Amino acid sequence: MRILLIEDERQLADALSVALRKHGIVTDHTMHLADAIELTHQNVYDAILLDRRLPDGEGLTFIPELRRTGADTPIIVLTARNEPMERVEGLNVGADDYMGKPFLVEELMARLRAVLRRPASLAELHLTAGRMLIDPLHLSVTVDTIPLDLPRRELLVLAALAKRKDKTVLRSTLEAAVYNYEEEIQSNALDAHISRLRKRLLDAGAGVAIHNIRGVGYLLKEE
Amino acid sequence: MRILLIEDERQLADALSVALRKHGIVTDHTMHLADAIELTHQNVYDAILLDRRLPDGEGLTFIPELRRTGADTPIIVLTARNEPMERVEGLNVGADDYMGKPFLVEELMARLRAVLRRPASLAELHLTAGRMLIDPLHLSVTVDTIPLDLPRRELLVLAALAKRKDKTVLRSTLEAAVYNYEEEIQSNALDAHISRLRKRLLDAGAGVAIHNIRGVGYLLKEE
DNA sequence: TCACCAAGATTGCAGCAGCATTGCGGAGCT
DNA sequence: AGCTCCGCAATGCTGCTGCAATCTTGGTGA
Repeated sequence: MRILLIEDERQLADALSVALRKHGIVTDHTMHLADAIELTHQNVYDAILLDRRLPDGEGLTFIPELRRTGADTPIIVLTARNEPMERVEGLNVGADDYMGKPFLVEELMARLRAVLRRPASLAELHLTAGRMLIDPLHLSVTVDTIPLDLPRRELLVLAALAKRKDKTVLRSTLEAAVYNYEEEIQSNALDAHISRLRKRLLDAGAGVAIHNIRGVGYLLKEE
Repeated sequence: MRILLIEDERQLADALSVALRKHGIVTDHTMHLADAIELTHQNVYDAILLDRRLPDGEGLTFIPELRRTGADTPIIVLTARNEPMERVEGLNVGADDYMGKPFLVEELMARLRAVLRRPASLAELHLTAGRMLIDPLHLSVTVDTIPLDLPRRELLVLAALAKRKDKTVLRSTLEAAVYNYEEEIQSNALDAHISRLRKRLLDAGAGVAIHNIRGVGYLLKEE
C-alpha cells in the first residue's frame, strides 16, 4: 500500500510517515502542489492525503486537476480549515473525506480504511453464450453490446438454456423455468417459444444455436 | 437515488426526509434496527444513514450484520456520540463516514456525494446518454450544454434508466427508484411518467429513446 | 433401403394482458 | 393566486402468447 502525502508542516509530515509505516503503508511526501501532479504521473497511489494551505497555493485546486487526468484515487483532505462550509467545499470538489486538524492517527487510519474498502465483487451472475451476454437478474440480453429485447417467456427459455450451455436441458426443466405450477399448458407452447426464439437469435446474429435432442430436451451450443 | 434512514428522533427524520427529497433522493425511514435489516433485504439502497442510539440497541451493530450479507452499501453514521475514539470505533466496524450531530444538511449532502462517488459505489458521477449529460447527484440534465429541467419524478426515472443504459430496467426497479414504501401507487403512475418523459426528451432532441419490453420493463437506447 | 410414425418446427390466428396517451383535479411550491 | 407536478382513470392500441393445423425431421423395424 502506497500513499501520497501533500503537506507543508514538516513535523506533522514526518510523524505521519512514521505512523503510517507502522501500518505497513509506504508514504511519498511532498510540500508542493507542482510536485504532486508530477508524482501522481510517476506512481500509482492507493490514496492521497492533502493539506489545504500549501506554499504554492490552495490544496483543493489539486483535486479537479487530478480528476481530470482520469484518476479516481481516493483523496482525504487534512486541514486546519474545518468550518462546516469549508468541509462542504472540499467534498464538493471531489475529496472523498475531510478531516480537521488536529486529529488522532487512529482516526486517520480508520478513515483511510473506510475510503479504501473495495466491494467484494458482487456475485456476477452474468451468462455468456456466443456473442451474447445474459443478465438473468435484470432480464437483459445484449449481442456485442447491442441490446436485444426478447419477450419474457422467450427470455426465460434462453436463460435456462444458457445456464447449462452445451448440456442438454430436459424439456420438463424448461417448462418449469417458464411456467409456474398455476399455469398449465396443454399444447406445444414451449415449442413455439423455441421456434420464435431461434428466429430472433438468428436475426440478431447471436452466434448460438438451439439443438433438439429428441425425446429428451434441448441444448444451447455456440457456433 | 434511494437511501435508508435509521433514526429514532422523528423530528430530525422528517426534516431530513424533506431535505433529501429536495435533492431528488427517495428516503425510507425506520426507527428500529430489526426493521432495518428487513428493509435492506427488500430493497437496494444507494446509501444508509445510521443513528447510533436507537430504541433497540447500538446502531453500529447493524453494520457488520449488513456486511455479512455481502452488501457494500455506503453507510454514514449520524450521531451525537462524536468523540474521536467513538468515530474511530464507527469507522472500524465498517462505516464509510461519520458525522456528529448537529450538522448542516449541506454537509450531509456533500458527504453523501463523496461517499457515492467512491469507486466502490455503483453510482456514477455523470451519466451520458445520447446528447444528454445527467448528474444525478446534483439533479441536472443538459442536452448539448443546454439545461433541461425535468420534474423530480421524471428525472428519477431517467436517471435509473441511464444508469443502466442499453440494458433493461425492471419495472419494479423503476418503481423502487421513484417511490418509497410509504408511497403506494395503485395506478399507472409510472407509465404516465414514462409517457411525459418521452415527450419532453423528444421535444428537447435528447437523442435517446425509451423502449418498452413487454412484461419486463424499460430500456434506454441512444439513437 | 424404405416406409412409417412419433416428435419437433413453423406459422396464422384470436384473445387479452400490458402499455401509451391524455384530461382532470387536487396538492404543493413560489 | 397562479403555476407546475403528479396520481388517477378512461380509452385506445400493440404485440405476446396459447392454441391448433400443417409441414418437416429423424429414428425404427421389416
